[in-house]
This record gives sequence, structure tokens and C-alpha cells, in this order.
Amino acid sequence: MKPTLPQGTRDFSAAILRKRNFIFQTIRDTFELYGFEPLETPAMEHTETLMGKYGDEGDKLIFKILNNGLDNPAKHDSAKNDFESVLNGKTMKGITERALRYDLTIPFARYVAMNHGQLSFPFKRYQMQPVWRADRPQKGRYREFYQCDADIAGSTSLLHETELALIYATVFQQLNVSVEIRINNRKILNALANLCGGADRMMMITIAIDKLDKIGIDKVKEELATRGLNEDQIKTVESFISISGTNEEKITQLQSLFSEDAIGLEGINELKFILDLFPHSTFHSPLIIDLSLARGLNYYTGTIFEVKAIGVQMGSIGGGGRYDDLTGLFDVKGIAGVGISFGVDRIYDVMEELNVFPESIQKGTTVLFFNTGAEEQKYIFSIAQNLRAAGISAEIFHESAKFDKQFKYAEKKNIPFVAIIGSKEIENGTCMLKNLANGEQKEVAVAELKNNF
RNA sequence: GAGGUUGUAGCUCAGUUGGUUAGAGCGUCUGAUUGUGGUUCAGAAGGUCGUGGGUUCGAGACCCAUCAUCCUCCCCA
Repeated sequence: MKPTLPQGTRDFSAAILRKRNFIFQTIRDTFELYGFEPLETPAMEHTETLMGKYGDEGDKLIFKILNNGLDNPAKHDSAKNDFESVLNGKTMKGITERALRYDLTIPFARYVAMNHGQLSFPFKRYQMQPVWRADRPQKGRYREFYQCDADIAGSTSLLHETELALIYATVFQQLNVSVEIRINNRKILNALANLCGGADRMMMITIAIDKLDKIGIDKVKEELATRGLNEDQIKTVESFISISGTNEEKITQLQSLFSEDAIGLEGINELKFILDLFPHSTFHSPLIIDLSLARGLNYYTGTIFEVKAIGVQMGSIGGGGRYDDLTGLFDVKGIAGVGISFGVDRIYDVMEELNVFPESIQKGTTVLFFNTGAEEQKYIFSIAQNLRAAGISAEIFHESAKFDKQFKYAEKKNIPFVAIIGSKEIENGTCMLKNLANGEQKEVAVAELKNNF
């Protein structure tokens, strides 16, 4: 059979992996710098842990795992019945008890809910693992991709929001990617919904204004009208999304628009707190209020974040926000959470397009020992071991071959030095060391070899 | 879930209105070179033209189906 990959998945070869690891390492270091601790959870969760947490669209995109043993004759009838009910869109526990995780936030919530008795709060964890979605792949969209999340559970302090924004700014600064860190607050959107006929309209209104970038103001108004907003209410929405200017100017305008709405004012004050504390001048990438930012996930209740790369056509490369009742989904009340996520695969695509990966991350083996024969090979073996013990990565060519071939191997693997030891060198206790970048070659004593890299 | 794109050598792609034995570049391997690469030269290997039907004297090309791919919308990282 002809081997192929499942749709939306990829193999990662050495050069790609070094670049990816550079991103992972940058993110990990920054997370650690802010006191987050690592956590890993299983690739699979109970299907019911995940179902219903991401909306109807999300449920459809969850990869379900077929139960084992369905072919057992004793279970034949019940399996058949369960398949029937799956076909009718009903429960599926008899068929799929487990599913692949869809994001890292719900598994985190599950973990906190299970362990809240042991954890000391605020609990700050980071997690960098793949997630799976049964989406149709396209640019920047994969069926298996990595997320890097940092979340805080058990604290409502706005210090966390500010630090999370700082983490975004720091990481993208280090990666040399210009981004816009967009921030908004669900309480403000809530207040807007109140002015437009009730809080239950928030999701609908936010989904409409979230499309502003793509479809324009007229289409948004059209959509609002078909959703049952009257003219006055549409006008309110319009005046809301036409708020513009600097962050300070936006806040002033918001304050006058929502002067009567306690929750709205609370949201505005939260924004103000974060923006005031954030050291804007330290970073290239701006932290800006984006009132059209809504984010689909319905568990967000306060601050929401989104990160967009500048100068590249790509969906958001990071997102997050505050959820006041995350573990409530698992019957543990009163634990607030806030977190952010990095989309590593999209960040990779952006960096590749902008060509901003540093050259230095592609260093692999430092020196290749040419293989000049069976006797020499034995002699070289211990020399290579000494180098490795000194922390210098070394390879011995696997067989005695023409130099031409051995040179080409070194070239292909980007190995900067080759070391040649034949009978002459063994006699002299030396080594012919050649720098492939400039072609310079010198004879050095074997004992001195490790000081030449 | 809806719409579109493209499937020809390991890779990137040519292949005219259907016409004899399907090509190129790169890569791979061998040699020119018995201890010095990147250049050059000579040669070789490598293809059920995505798959299955159909139209035709004749299909890589046309038609249908199917699979895969990439992209757009929806939604998202």
C-alpha cells in the first residue's frame, strides 16, 4: 500500500522541528518566568467531559474514539442500538466513551475540578500539547495542532490579566513577530446587549459585530435587523462599534455610552486597570482595545484577548480570556479562571512567511569524523567519545567511503567541521580539522581537538 | 456542512485541436579522482500519467464516478 498521512496531519523533520522547538522554548521560558508550572493531561477525555462545552459547532468537530469490543457477539444488539441513536444525533456513550481533546482549557478545568482539594490557589499552570479538531484543513488550519496555554485558577485579580498580556508581548518580541494584542471585555458587550433588549441577546450581537472586519458595517446592521433588533437598538450598536481613537479616547466614549450600566462600567474599569499597568513603551507590539472582539467560546465572562500577526494573512495566533465559573461545568462552584493560548502552528507559519527564524537554531552536529578504514574507526571511536563528554556533538561516518561522499554528507547535514584521521595522523597523534564554511584546514593535536570549536 | 482548485519520476513542473516509444530541471546512484566537498563532464536507475468506469480505430488529454490535495465560506489556533 502507498503510505499517506491522515488529512490535516503532518510529519515534522529536523529543520522544521528545530524551528518549532525554538517557539516552544521561548513560550515555555516566558511561562516559567511568570511562575506557571507545567501540566500534561491525556490525549483522550471522556466524551461527555468535552461535549457541550464548545457550542454546537464545536461538538461536531470533536474527534470521537470508537469503543473497543463492539464486535463482541454478546454486545451485538446493544451496539446496534447505540449506532441507531448516534445516527439520530442522540447519546453515543455505548459507541464512543472517549474523545480526543479539543483544547487545553476544558481538560484544565476538569483537572482543577478533580483536584481542587489538593491544589493551593491561585493555581497557575501551563500546558503545551497537541489538540485535535475534525475541521476541514486549509491555510493555518490543521486537524492536529499544538496549543500552549497558561491559565490561573482561583483568583479574580486583574494582575493576572496584565501579566498574561505581558506574556504575549514578551514572547512575540522575542520571536521577532509584530503583533496586535487586542483586548476587550465581555461585561461591556453585556452592557451593550442590555441597551439592546436584554442580556440574552449578547451572544447574537457579539457574533454579528465580530464579523465587522470581514463583512462591513452595512452587512452587520442587516444581520442585526433580521435578528430582531429595532432601529434604535441598531443605532446603539452602530455608535458602539464606531467608537475609535486611542485606548484612552475609547474608554472616555465608553464611559459616557454606558454611564447608567453598573456592569458595563465595571468592564470599562477592568480594561482601564490593565491598560494603565501595562508597560506599553517596552514593546513593539501594541495592546489595544478592540470593541468588535467577541470570541465565540461562551464561557468567557470578563476580559478577552486575541492576537493577530501584522503583515501576514492569517487567523488569530493567540486568544484567551476570563471565565468566572469554569469549573462550574464540573459541579465545583466559585473557582474563577483566566488564561491565554498560543497557536504554535500558526505562529510557525507566520514566522516562516516573514522569514524571522534565527539562523543559529539550525545547528546540529558540530564535527564529523571521516571514516578512513576499520582500524582507524576504532581509534576514532574513543576520540569522538571524548568530544561528546565535553559537550561537543560528534558523528563518525558509518563506513569507509570516498571523501567525496563523506563531504557531501557533512554538507547536507550542515555540519560545520570535519575531522580526518588516517594512518599518518594516528602516528603523529594529530587530527586534520577542516572548517567547511571557509575551507581552512589545520593539523591539531588530538588532545587539543576539543578547544577548536 | 457549502463552494472551488489541483493530482504526470523522490521533488518542482512541461506535455499543442485526442495520434507512434510520456519529457525537462533538481535530487539519487556510478564513473572521470587509491586522502580533500561545493564546479564541470559522461552515464544509469526511477512512471499501472491518483483510482475505477465510459466515449473512440486510438485517451496523460474528453465524459462520469471516486479518492486525495490545497484554498474560500462557516467556525477557529
